Amino acid sequence: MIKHKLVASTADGDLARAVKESKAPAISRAAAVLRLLGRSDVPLGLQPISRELGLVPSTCLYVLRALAAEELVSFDPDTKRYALAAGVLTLARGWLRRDEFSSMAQPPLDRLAQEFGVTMLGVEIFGIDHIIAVAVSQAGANQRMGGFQLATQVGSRFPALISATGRCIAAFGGYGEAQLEAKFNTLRWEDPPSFAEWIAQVDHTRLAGFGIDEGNYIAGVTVLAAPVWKASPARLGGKPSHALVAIGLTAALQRAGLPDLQAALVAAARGMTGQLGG
Amino acid sequence: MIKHKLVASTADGDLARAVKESKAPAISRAAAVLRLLGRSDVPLGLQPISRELGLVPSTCLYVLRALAAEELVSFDPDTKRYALAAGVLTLARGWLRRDEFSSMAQPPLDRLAQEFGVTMLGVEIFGIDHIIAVAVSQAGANQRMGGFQLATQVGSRFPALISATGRCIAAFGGYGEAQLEAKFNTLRWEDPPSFAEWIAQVDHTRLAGFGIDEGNYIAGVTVLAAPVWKASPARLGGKPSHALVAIGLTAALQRAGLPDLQAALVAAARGMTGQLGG
DNA sequence: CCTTGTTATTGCAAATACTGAATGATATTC
DNA sequence: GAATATCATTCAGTATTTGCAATAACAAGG
Repeated sequence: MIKHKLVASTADGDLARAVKESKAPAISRAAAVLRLLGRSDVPLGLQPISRELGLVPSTCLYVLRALAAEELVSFDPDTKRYALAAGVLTLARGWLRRDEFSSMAQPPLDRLAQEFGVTMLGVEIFGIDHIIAVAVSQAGANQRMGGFQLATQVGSRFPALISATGRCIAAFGGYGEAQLEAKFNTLRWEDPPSFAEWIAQVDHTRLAGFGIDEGNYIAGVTVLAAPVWKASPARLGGKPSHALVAIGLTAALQRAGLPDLQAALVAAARGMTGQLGG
Repeated sequence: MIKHKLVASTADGDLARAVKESKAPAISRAAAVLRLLGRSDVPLGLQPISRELGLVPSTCLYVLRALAAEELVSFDPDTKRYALAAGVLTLARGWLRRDEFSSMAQPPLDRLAQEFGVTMLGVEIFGIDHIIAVAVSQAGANQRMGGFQLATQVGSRFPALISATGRCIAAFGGYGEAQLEAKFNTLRWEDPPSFAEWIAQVDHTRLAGFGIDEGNYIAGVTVLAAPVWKASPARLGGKPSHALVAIGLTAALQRAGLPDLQAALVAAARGMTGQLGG
């Protein structure tokens, strides 16, 4: 049996550095353990975890025991395996309860998803690094399953510059071209554009007010994204904080009226901009 | 303005003890901070957090900085306030992706919710202490909102012995009556039963195979719960690991056919028992 | 503008959590 | 079934983090 190596990654780079620089390294280790368990498809034993993260087994054991005591990690005494526990759900609920964007975005997402038969996402932007889906509305035949589909997709992370949202972030983030190119070169597309092509699309996005990805990220799939600004009264001209995203099969979208969806998406994003309290 | 004091509580009791007993106290502190921020309705400054949790401000600052570096909490440099960040969503997604129970329970929950016009929950049982809602299906007019309602309710925590699920846990958990009474006395009901009444209902639950709460927990609301066992091949006779719960207005349930719902709920729970790999 | 209260942040000494090796426990192989 | 390999756990010394106090930023009020 081939074991794929799980790619270890801290939120912003290397675990070893995070541990060194922090005054509370145990917390960086704990977060790394949680993320590793979140990525894993099966419960893991102590040794695989410590090996993967480069931690001393005994330290790792104490981390796991502390996390288990907090019910963020479950421990099966028979198999001695660790996995995420339902406690992480409680934390997520606390976040969702208070996030203005996700609750404000849900009605327009639902409306657009139904009207145009597309999958709608609300995403939060974390600088030039990555975005996280914080609200989802599934369309189409599996409306019935909407609830669960939602639950499984909220929380998904994507690189910031990928797909249509990436064009928006590049267009309105105020980043230098060198910085953009460095990040751009790390992306994985199904049908990658050249950097020059991409920059041209970014320029177009700046004018049009929305980004579009026609089959680059996933072949046969068109993605639209419109930026949303949180109205910090101080600096409205800053970077967008969120975006609304529409995803659908290219063919189906042309039938459903792509221009109408573009207009509706931009209008919805405009409507949200400024409604979010800083 | 009156400030309500947020009740600090560790997963299993006292933060001070958890910190003392653990070999990784920073992790207990971090978890306490995350839970506090999850309960709070507004972002909090350093001092309120450290005061509430009984932590030294400097230590608390290091904890918050480490959590912020891991993107589990967000920090607003202008107001110097901390709040939960979207990173906790990513952890929750990792958990949901792999939880057999929540994915297996969703179809029957959706079916029963629609058929009987009730709200259905799938809960995970954590001993005699508490339960966590891990899957939800909302019924009725706001079907459209099902997705989001779901997201906001998944993760909710309740005391283990409350309502209908409580009767199941008491009936099938194998706990002593003294232990039950101690926990029972800590519960808050809208219309509390006496302990003797409750014990009688628990006995009935043991025979009937499902628990029922008719207006005790919330006046005018009937709650049904049926236990689900995870089939650890070793010991099937153990405590139930999960439960399926139906919630509806008492009047509406009588119209919809309470006996039918009872039978359907028990059948669904039976169907799940043993399907969960240990 | 200075005072006064609050809050966030740093420095230093001491307690203690982390490391690495040794021990137990468990699964696997011959 | 004994031997072996792998894993989980414990233990003791040391480098580190924690806790306290002092300092620095900040807001409110006189």
